Amino acid sequence: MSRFTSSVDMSLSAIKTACSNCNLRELCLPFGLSDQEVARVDELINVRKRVKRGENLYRAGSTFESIYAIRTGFFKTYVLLEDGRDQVTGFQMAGELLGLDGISTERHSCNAVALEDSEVCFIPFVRLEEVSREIQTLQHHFHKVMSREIVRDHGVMLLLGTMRAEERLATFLLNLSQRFTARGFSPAEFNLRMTREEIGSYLGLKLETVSRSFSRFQEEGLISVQQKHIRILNISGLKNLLDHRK
Amino acid sequence: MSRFTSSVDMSLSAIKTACSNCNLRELCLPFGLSDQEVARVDELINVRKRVKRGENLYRAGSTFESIYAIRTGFFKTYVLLEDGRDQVTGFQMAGELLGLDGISTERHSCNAVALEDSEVCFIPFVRLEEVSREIQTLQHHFHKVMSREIVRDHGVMLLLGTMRAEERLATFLLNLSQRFTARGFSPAEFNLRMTREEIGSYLGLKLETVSRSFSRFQEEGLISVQQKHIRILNISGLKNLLDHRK
DNA sequence: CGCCAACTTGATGGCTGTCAAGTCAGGTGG
DNA sequence: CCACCTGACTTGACAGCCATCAAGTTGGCG
Repeated sequence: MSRFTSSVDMSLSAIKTACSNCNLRELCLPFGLSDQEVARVDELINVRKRVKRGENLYRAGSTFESIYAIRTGFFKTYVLLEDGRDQVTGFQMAGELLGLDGISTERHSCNAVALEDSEVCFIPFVRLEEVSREIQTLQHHFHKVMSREIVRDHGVMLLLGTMRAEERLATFLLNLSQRFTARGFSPAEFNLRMTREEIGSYLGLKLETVSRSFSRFQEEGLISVQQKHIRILNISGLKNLLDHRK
Repeated sequence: MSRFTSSVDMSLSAIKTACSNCNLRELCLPFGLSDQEVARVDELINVRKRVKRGENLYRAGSTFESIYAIRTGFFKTYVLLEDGRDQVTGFQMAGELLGLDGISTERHSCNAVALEDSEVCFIPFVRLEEVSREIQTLQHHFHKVMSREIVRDHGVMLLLGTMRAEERLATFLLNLSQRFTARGFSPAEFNLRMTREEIGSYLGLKLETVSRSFSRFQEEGLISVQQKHIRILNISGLKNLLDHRK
């Protein structure tokens, strides 16, 4: 009986998670494809997997075979220095791709960890290349996705290289807000999935500095913070932190 | 007569600059291709252009049509914030590709400026996609190049997020040394093409800090500095600056 | 020869890191 | 159900690294 229900669950989940029925289609890899083309992409995704909070999706050094599309959940990626220092290189949410770093050397160059229970689609890279040789739209969109990642990284470099603590945190909040909005969630109210330390690592700050900046934003009425729950009260106030300096 | 010599120069230069005769073949886009495949890549590169020191190859906001392979010379790319702050996102030398940032939005997201008189090959992107749909090796190598750029950016994020001034500068010098070596130049002696301010912008430091760090390295016998001329005297000493910290 | 950009070096200050103590929330086990 | 424990967070005091401001030097180029 338990075997039976489990198999029912599987097939249900298989139906639900086909790209053609996925509500992330407009954010994810199939963006801009015809129904027929989406079906081709569907074919190449044969594995979907749950990743529990705290589990690694992949580790630096492991061999690269697939990229991953996040169906649900939240991840962080980070790189390590031998001496223990680490740098969070990104936070990824539903509809975003993971693993692009592995293409270059056939091994992953960073670690990916789920920050909440998540679900990902495996996209075997060899097959993705096959199909994108046939479907020009897919090829081009994939190139755009990789390029977008490069542009995003440049933005982080700008943040790390030129901004002060509060500017970094404001940028971070505005970015999260915008990405939640694109997924149909509230732009003004959301739960952080990561700790202060992880935010700090991403922003090149210590967790105490992150905490202090949150407190100051709250004092100034820009946001309200209750642990991981954030409400943005004055979005233009946050934006102003970035504009008129120098 | 001047017209004649000029046309001779042109044809000579055209011969010399075909990918098949280019000594950067093993570093550049044609890496790993058969002679026949290299010929296909040659075909799609119809424009080669000189860029004078100080000239822009492209600017943020301009429409994206080509990526560029550097034949000779040296470039920097940088992004701007409205208030005037800027961040150098990279220094590029012969055999490296420029312009990948433009794919994502069909517009360039950063500026590329020649730091010395340079020469670049135009690779029209639409045609590159065409040919990589036919040549699997080219397709895969291009994906590797984009991925390598992402990995490189993560390294810079690590540097900007976690390292102190001297660690950043040491990392920078070791990286330059390694790239010059790959191009057949001395690992220990080279000329910087960029100013202290540009180095600082790349490393998230002020030019005075860069200058002071150079001076300290010199005092400690790690390098010798004479304006833009650098000689690395103790490479393992430089590497040690990175290792044993915490 | 003189100008100017690039660079070096010194003095000072401020932002953020470090260290420390205490609070809060959630989960576990008795 | 409650007490306890632990990880996450907040807040304060202090210090250090690097930015800032300033003055002077160097080298290349017209």
